[in-house]
Amino acid sequence: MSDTDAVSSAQQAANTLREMVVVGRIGPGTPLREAALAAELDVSRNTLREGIRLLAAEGLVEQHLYSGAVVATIGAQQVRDLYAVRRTIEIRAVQLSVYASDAQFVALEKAVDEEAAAARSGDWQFVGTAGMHFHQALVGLIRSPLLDEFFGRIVAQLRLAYVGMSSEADLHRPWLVRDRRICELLVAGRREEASLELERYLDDSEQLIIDLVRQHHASLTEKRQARQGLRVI
Amino acid sequence: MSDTDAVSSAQQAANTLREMVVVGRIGPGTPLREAALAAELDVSRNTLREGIRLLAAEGLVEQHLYSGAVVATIGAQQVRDLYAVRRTIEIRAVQLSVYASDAQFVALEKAVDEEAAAARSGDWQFVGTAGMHFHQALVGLIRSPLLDEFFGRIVAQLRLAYVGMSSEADLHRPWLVRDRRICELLVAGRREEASLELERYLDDSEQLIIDLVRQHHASLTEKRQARQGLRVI
DNA sequence: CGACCATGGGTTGTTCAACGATCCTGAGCT
DNA sequence: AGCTCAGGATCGTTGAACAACCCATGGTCG
Repeated sequence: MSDTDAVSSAQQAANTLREMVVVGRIGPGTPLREAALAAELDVSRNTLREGIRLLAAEGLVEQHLYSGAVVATIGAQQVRDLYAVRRTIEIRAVQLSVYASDAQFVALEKAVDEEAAAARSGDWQFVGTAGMHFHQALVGLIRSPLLDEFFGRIVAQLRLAYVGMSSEADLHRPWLVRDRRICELLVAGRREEASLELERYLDDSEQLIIDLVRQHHASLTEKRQARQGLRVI
Repeated sequence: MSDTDAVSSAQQAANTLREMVVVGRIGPGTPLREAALAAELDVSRNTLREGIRLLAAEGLVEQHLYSGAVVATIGAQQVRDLYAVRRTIEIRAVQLSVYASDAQFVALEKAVDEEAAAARSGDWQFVGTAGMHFHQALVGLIRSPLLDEFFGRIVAQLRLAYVGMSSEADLHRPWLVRDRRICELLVAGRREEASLELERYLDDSEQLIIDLVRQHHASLTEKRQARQGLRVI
């Protein structure tokens, strides 16, 4: 009965690789050296390559012919794209909350509670993931496995935009109270207000992350120029 | 300058395989035998497997451990899922048509014109693809590469639901006039009416395809029972 | 007669070693 | 300084091999 469908080694390799990427153990831009990774994950290079192809299809890594795969780097343009998707899907979810079941509302509230608990215990990184759980549960209102999976990919890519950046506390603190407000409006059936609140949330969140990306990009080129400067001297 | 980024053999293999699948040269349920396909596509088995993994990520084939990949079969439930996605994305596209450029409206009209031309020349299969081009152009109004690509996958999967089915003429004829109507409402800026028209289109189209799938499924089990009957005798 | 269980062929999953293709770095040259 | 050009490093792809596993065939037993 509990035939936990066994997964191929390639799948497992892809899963552990994905985990390493989204938690920032290998940051954006880092090249994925096949020989080294195959040794570390204890699979053959061919099997590893199948896994990498999967991550590429998910948008977590970019493949360039003859120069291999690197962890995807997210720029301002792509953040905008990611939020275009979020708006499309999440706003629809709010509209469809008319038909939501009690269990689904409970899932929403549970996610917000976890978010709050994580905030109290100061684990700001987990606040971020719990927040995403809330929005994932929100998308679940549509009852579309395809959209659930797609949204999962979007969230993973979005994470690339701010993994390993400074002060995750400041990054995640503002959204807890707003997620809670959206949740309350939803269970109260005040969909119009929830929709407006959600749109404001998405606008602000997008802007924050774009600023973050820009600032990070600037600091990078600054460092690069500094290195060049040292060379010239 | 025109560095048409060369693609790997695995990519090429995936592309030709995808083409074979979506035009119905290998119908749903057909197993993909690695040795045979590798020989036919003139690549090694390892390379072919990388390609198959890509198609699996796109949802065109299903992989089962130790029994290989088969072309995905689309049931009624999955058709509903596909249309849940279409509603989410296409309705949003209509709303965002406020900000559409002239070039985008032209693209819409061009797709409808091609659809009509194909209908006049009796090429009903191409009417189907042109119709999908229209909806693809509609999604393009959102200006999100991510959604464009995702929608492309949705369309490809939807095709699996009716490739090789009887009477493509009856299947595609009704939608031409309705696509045209939606297009006209859009360029006229009458978005509310366009949205309603689109929702009706999606409802009817979904129902038709579900009926088709059900009927096809029934005929299959019928044949299977007939075969069983012969055995018993 | 039907249900159950071996057994073997066929297919997939994975590994390994190899080789050509390509990128990149750095040394040497002008 | 700028350019050319090896050389190494890495990727892309191949072919063969073997283990793991599914499935149909046929035999055995109740």
